[in-house]
Amino acid sequence: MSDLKSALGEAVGAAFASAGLPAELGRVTPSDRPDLADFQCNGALAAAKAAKRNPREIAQAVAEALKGDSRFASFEIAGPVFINLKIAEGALSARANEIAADPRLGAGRVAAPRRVMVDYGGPNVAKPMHVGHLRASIIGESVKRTYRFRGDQVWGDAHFGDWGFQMGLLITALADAGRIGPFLAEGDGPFPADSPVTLADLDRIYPEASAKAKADETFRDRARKATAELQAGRPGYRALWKHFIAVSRASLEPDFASIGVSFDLWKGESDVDPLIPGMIAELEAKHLLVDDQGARIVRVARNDDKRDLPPLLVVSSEGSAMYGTTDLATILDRRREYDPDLIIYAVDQRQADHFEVVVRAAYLVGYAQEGGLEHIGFGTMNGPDGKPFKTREGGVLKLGDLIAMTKAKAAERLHEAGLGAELSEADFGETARKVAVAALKFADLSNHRSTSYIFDLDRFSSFEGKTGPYLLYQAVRVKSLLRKAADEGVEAGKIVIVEPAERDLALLLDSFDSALAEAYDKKAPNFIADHAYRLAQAFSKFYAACPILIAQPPVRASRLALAEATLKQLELALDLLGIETPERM
RNA sequence: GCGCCCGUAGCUCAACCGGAUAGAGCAUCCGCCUUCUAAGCGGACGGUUGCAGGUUCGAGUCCUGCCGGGCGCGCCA
Repeated sequence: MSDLKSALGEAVGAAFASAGLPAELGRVTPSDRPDLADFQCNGALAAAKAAKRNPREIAQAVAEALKGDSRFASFEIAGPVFINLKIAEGALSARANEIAADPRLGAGRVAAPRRVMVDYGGPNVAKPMHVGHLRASIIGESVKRTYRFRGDQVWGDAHFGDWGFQMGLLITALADAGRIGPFLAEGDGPFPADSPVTLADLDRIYPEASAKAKADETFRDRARKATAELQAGRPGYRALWKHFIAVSRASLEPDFASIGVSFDLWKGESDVDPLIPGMIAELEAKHLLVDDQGARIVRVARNDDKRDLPPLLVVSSEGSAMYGTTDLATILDRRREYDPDLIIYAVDQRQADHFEVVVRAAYLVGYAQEGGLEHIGFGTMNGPDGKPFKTREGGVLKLGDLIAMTKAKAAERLHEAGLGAELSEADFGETARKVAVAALKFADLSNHRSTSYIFDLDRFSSFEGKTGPYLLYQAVRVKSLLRKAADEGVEAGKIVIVEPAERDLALLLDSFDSALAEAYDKKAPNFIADHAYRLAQAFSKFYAACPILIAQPPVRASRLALAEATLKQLELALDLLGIETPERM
């Protein structure tokens, strides 16, 4: 089973081959001129150039070879020699029925499944999730779902930041504040079982300590020393550190859950700490590790580099692991435990250089195959001023607050529209949450990940236009229709495409696989978002143009089947974006 | 200074190995609810794709230079 684009592409490719030309030139794409055709092939010009033949003659020969294929209603040569193809109604109807009966709604699978690790989210101990984590979480989640759905074996890993300098900062700041006396004792303890700090303490202390370290060298050096001591295993520090982790994670998981993000693995940087000595030994054995300014580094610059790439800092002058160290060790760990063919890092574009360094080091030491590590960067979510989003007070907006804000706005909008009045308070709250998540995620994922965008809550949560709530509305409208059909005992039947609106809808249903393939290849969920929107829009036109329940029985059954298939595909597309659809709104 | 990304309609954004008339949404204006959720649908208005060259039958897309914006450039992650 394949989509029309591929099926027709094969036919046209065969026609090219029969004319003595490469079959790849027969590639078919949706028409740029829907008024003239359904699909088009632009290969004749390229063929003419390569074979030094007249493009029109080639197109004629191809058209001739296609004659007799009943899937085409027509083929015409137009413009600067495009081959315009119109699909036969019978072939389109057949494809629509195929999609309606397919549990995968017309979506194919990858030819050769791979083992893929998606590293995303990037929460940190002691740092509450803020708007910067939003994109990492929702883009990574969507990529993970898309890869898994296309047939790969996929793991999502939160890659919990529990091992860096922020630990030393916290320990030092808390020690100075006299908060952690018992944990400062030398020796094996025992140490208090209760956390000496709350999350609110960490929220407040971390930014203060971080700022202080920038201004005060002595403080910074003490914090570095504390980091190294923690990593060396000082029992009191380890005990304290475990409290930090527990307190942090307790606040992170509900945030992730509320936006439909979950991880298969919640491995911390600390988990790979035991691998570091062996890794360093291997780097030494391969003569990759060199001493430099008191630190130990791996040089990854190449002669043909256009820029000065810094080395990978493996051991700091204080003897502690840096984030590059744990990133490299994590690759080693993953190779041993999961042996992925591909690791995808969904991390801010600003860290592109860092990942380039880590990736090169991993290739040098042989922890991954060339091409087996890929950083997919993304832009920032900006405020109205075009700069990374800040609160009115100039601080960083916490993710939990952002979600609460969006949910409140969604609830307000539902009330304005007089919707959800019949729902219980709990159902209404849950619907508002789904609408809020849809607003937030769709606004983000409908942009290409590489571009930054401006956060505009009013626009995102509008129920009109290209928004998450609009998509949910369309889905809910079909659900309502299907309930009514069920009440009236009307059943779906064989799809027969007749009306233009039905045609457009069927062609769009067919294009689902292309959208998924493109999102997959480019690691860019916006292609799925775009498909979902276009599908919702095509349905809405169909809904307005083609009455369903009051139509004559055969037409009614066909249209109902079309509506059902649309709903399923729309919900699937939304699910791949990480968006849940409510039953009513 | 070096490097990376971006510049498309008044605003927010798309655009499938380079292809026909560059598409949506918002905003503005005009229509459509005695049919299934009008949170909808139809239509109108809106463009020298930052500027200048180049390659090509053909450039928003590729190359060069310039202008404007964002970001990064070893001991924080």
